[in-house]
Amino acid sequence: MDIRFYNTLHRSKEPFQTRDPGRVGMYVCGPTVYDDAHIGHARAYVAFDVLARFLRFAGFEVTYVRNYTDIDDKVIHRAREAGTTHGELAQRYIDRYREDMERLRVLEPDVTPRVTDHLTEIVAMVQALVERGHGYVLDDGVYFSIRSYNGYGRLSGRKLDEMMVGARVEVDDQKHDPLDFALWKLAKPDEPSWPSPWGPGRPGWHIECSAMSLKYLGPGFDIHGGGMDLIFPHHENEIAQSVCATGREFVRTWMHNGFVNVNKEKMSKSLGNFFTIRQAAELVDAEAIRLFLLGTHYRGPVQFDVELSPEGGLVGFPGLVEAERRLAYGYETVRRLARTEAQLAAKHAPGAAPEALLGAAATFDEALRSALADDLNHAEALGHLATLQRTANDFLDRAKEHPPAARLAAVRRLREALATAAGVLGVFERDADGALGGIGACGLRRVGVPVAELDDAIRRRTEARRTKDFAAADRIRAELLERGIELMDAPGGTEWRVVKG
RNA sequence: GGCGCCGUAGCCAAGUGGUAAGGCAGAGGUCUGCAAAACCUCCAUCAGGGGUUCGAUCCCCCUCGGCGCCUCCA
Repeated sequence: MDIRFYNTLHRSKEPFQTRDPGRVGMYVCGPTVYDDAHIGHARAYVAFDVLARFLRFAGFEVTYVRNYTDIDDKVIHRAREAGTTHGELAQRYIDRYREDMERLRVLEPDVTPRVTDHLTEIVAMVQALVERGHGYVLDDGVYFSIRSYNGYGRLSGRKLDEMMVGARVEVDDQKHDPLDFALWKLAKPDEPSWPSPWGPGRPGWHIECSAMSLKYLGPGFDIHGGGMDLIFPHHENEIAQSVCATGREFVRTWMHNGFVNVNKEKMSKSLGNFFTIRQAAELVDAEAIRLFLLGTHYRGPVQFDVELSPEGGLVGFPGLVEAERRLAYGYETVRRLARTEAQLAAKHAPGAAPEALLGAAATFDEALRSALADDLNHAEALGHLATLQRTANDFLDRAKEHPPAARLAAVRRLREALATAAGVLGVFERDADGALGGIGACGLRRVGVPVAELDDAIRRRTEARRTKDFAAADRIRAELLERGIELMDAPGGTEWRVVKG
């Protein structure tokens, strides 16, 4: 398969070539665990989850490493505020983060290293840098000298002398260069610390990702990813340290996801305009968040619109509700196919599926593959998926036109194509009944209608219809619609769905 | 001051040097007690101007309008 990815380092799409044939090592910068993950985190980890899934689908043996930064200034401060230790605080947020990822159907990476478990590697790396003349010791820590690495600035595309250094950063005149950064921070009183040749302290930001990625993947590994905001200085610094410490190439392909925007502005902690995954998952089925995020190519900005009340309170997320509707559509399609297959399989053996349908399925398989192979275009892939779903429903609507044996084969082929897409994209993978139940429950919670009340209304309306009292039946339906619930009379009984955001 | 991104239908959003996927909303149908669901049909010339080209939405330049990074951030 001809796979191309956009490499931030070269600012262009290029053919993907691995260091070792058939194998991919990828490292993604994970969260600093001092707070709940927000939609921006969700975006990054969903995108790289699809990347890992796709690479496996393409036949590679993938080693996916995603770290937890469990010690840094923010962790220390937050733990202090909360009256706990950094270790307990970090563990709490790692647990919560794991729950969030599970709800987003982000698969657990192969290795999830924590900084505090890798002090040995980190200290050794700092030591190597000092020995090679790239690090120097000041009274509060060890620093990396960016002027000692002539490739500095290559990733972020900037020249050292053109940056407005000092405009926003307080210049520490002890440092040899304002852009020099800490490799090791000596501990102040009451700060957690680990022993080192320079005294007790903790790792600076950046060094942990270099040390851990190199430990698990080795120099010159294939893909390093993260949000675009990490390009500078984090990834730039990682490259500098790693190349200087090992004397070898660090990473082949750098991939960065775009931001999540709220009202056109970047969602960020400092602006305070962020929403956590948990907040969103209270209002919609969490898989809808994933589907929503996958609707935009991973490098572009995602418009995450928020509906606010006149007083400024959170009302809802229209985009997520729309995505949830598509989610329900997808699962309903899967369920129709499954039920039809079960009915047919009980009485018939599969025959030859109609040519047109086989063609549509084959076209889809190829379109899915080539969309993802072209810089992981999951947004395009979802477009193809929508087309296949429509094809499936159309086929089911007109199924009687074909003999049962052909129908059975066709339904199986459709299910196979949909399952492949589900596995690669990580959507529509759940049991359809369970997923639809969950989506319905979310909707009822949103509109504030108890299930018992809904069931009762449906019962009363069914009775009214039985006695042909259509006026009464229509009244009940209108009342429910007013409250955001739409009824649908299906052959097997009355079904419902929530139509209000 | 430097570097960079974006502007595609009411909204969200792919994409390509040869006349623009998909979704939501909307209109008209099939179906239905009526509806809904599902399906069918319809619905854009790609911010503006100039240039290159046989031909540009896609390449170049300019203008306007958004935004990002250069500080912690996915």
